[in-house]
Amino acid sequence: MDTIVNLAKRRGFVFQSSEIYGGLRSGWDYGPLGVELKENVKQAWWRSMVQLRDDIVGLDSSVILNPKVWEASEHVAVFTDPLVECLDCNQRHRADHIGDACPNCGGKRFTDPRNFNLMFKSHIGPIEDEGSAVWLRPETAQGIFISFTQVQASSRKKIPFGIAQMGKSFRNEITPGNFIYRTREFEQMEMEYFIKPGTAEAHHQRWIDSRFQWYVDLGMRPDSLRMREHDADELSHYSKRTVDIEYEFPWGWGELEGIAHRGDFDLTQHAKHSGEDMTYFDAEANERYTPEVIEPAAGANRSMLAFLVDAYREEEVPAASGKVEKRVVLGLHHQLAPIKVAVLPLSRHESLVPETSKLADSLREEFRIEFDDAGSIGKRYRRFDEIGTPFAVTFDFDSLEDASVTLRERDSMQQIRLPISGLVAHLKERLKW
RNA sequence: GCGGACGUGGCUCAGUUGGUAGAGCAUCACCUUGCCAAGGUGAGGGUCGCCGGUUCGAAUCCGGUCGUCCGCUCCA
Repeated sequence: MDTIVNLAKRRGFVFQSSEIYGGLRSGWDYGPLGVELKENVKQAWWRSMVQLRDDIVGLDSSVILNPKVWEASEHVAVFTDPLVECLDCNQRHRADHIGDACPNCGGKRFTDPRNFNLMFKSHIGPIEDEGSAVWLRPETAQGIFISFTQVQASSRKKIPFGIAQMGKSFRNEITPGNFIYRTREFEQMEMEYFIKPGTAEAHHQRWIDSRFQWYVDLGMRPDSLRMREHDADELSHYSKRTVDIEYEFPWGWGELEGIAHRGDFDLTQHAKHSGEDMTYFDAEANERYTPEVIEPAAGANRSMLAFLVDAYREEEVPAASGKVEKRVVLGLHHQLAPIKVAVLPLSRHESLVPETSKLADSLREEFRIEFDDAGSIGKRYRRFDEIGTPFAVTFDFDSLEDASVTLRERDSMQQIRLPISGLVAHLKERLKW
């Protein structure tokens, strides 16, 4: 894991936020390569979830919602845990879980209960009184539920259909950690799939399978992935059944995504609390009902981390010097790679650089590329291997004569010669989603 | 939050019994090299997380604080 964190820092994927002021617990900034990678993960999700489907539409709801939303969703009640600490072994427990003795050591002396509120509180307007209190959303899902009827009506979608949303959520986690795995500010990719009551089982299984496949399609090793069914006692307050997709991180298995069967809990709660009708009229069946919901909810940051960890490899390659050297490669899926094509003059010779720059300018129109002329050609290949760049285009002295370039591939280290005129079409085909 | 470990240039680290910081890698320039890195010359870059204390003098001792890592409860 340290290797990944070092690479992330050194090459500008992720570094600690507010570092000049000593950092801020759980705050991370995504650097030039990190923002590309994270956006590519989100884009891949949006593409598979919205663009390629006729039955799902997108939404970008507000982070700050009417506080009644969180009362209806029961987050206000559930996200506040009174915790006590055992004075003998210093373990922390929920006050309602201990009886009269510490479950860990049997101690009977505790600190006073203290409330840990998992939601961030703020205030609307300049006066900080209770009437102005608001919460930062702890999940994007509620923004979808409360506008369910508007989205349905305006998009004219018929059940079953889904509403997808990506965005930041905030949880005042007691213990953030494992790099960007658990942070207080994080990005979710959530989709609420509204279905006819009684059909949940089949829909649920379909989503579990297709979400698992999504990670595999983006290059993740299936061996590093597993599905895990939640026990009854670990289910969220809103869930009837949840299956997690987990990745085997260096520190152990960790959740990437939870696929929950939320029943009609949320729509029913909001109907009750708001007084609004949240039901749906099914014209085909000629009946009115409150839809049930299947929710695949993924974490963008931890998915990105998993893709990063999974792609990292070190290879032994014979070097020109005769020695065996280490080659660090990020075998990222083409779709996720921050930089798609490296554009390189074979050397800094004055006849090569201007022509290569021109080539770079034309490729920039089509792909996220980078031009680099510093150091030997082999060194530059290695630099781009390390950040997962799938292709390198090298302009050499022959190029001046035959208008062709060398295309070098990261994974195979194979090289082919291509006319510049056909380069864009070739790369487009190879980088196609 | 509690317990333990830690915090020195971009990265990885060294700094002996306290006397005002070094290395490797990386970066940049020039040369060299010409398809798979680390050849030459030179340069930039740190006051040692932050604040305070002890001392003639602290990166090195003490206190506090912030942050990181591991463990415990929480989660996408």
